[in-house]
Amino acid sequence: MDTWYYSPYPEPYNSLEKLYLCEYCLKYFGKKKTLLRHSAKCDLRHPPGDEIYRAATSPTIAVFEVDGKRNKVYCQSLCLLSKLFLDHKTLYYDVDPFLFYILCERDQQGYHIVGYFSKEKCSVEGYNLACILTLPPYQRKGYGRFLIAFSYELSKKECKVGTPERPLSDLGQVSYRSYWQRSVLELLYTHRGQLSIKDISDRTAIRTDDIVRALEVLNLIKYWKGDHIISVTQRVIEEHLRILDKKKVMGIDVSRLHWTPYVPANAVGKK
DNA sequence: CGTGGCTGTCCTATGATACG
DNA sequence: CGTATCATAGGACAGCCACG
Repeated sequence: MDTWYYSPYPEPYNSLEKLYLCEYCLKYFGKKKTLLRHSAKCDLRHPPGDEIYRAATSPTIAVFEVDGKRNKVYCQSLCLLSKLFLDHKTLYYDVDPFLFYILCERDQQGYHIVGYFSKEKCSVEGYNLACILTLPPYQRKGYGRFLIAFSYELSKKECKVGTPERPLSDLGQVSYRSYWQRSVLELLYTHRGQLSIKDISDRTAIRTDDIVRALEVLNLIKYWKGDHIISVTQRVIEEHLRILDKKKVMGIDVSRLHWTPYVPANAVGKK
């Protein structure tokens, strides 16, 4: 796989022309033969951590939650790998305060990593996503959108609104904007436009200013005495959705998501 | 003759254990 | 519960052989 950006792999790996990664544990090697020997011994067939989501139908995808503290090496390797494809990522080694959500395709051999996003365990800024990546061979198939949708499903379970950490990459920018637009439009459609910005935020876990931005782009918003007013007819919503519906999206079956929000270690055991 | 696969030895990073 | 110490698994590397 060709890479896009520099990534600070430790010496001597950062000067090598080609790296060989174990697709399951993400360890990196300088030589093919070393990887081969490793593969013979490495019996990991899925990311370390808990499988919190498994799709019932094709594509057979699953999501694992990996704790940056409990699986430090894996998460560091993942960060280094993702830096190869992300321009201004800064996190590589200090993975303790983060959780990583790994999206996989499942087959007879095991779980193959497709992409991931990371999330702060405790974000004071209200971020529900720190870093997101779909690996190049899997891009443009709706996986990025799935990851974004997944991050909002987690926020809904936490009963919090969330937003991605800035700055967003170009790819992230596009994906998020389209996600916000579609989510808002679909919700307005099913409720015949009778919703306030706050109502939409409560139902989607999308932050209000992100909703406003999406509505602005769609030209569905007006200002009245300093307030935002949604101004739309059912026909206009249908028109927008008709354009969006040409693209198929991978839905999330919430009943197959088994997840409880992270509890900080110092809160465990207290009653 | 060069490449790929296998083996043995050295060394380092990792995880277990104990302790403050 | 966090940090220090220690044993050890497993990776690096070199050397060897088989094969085309």
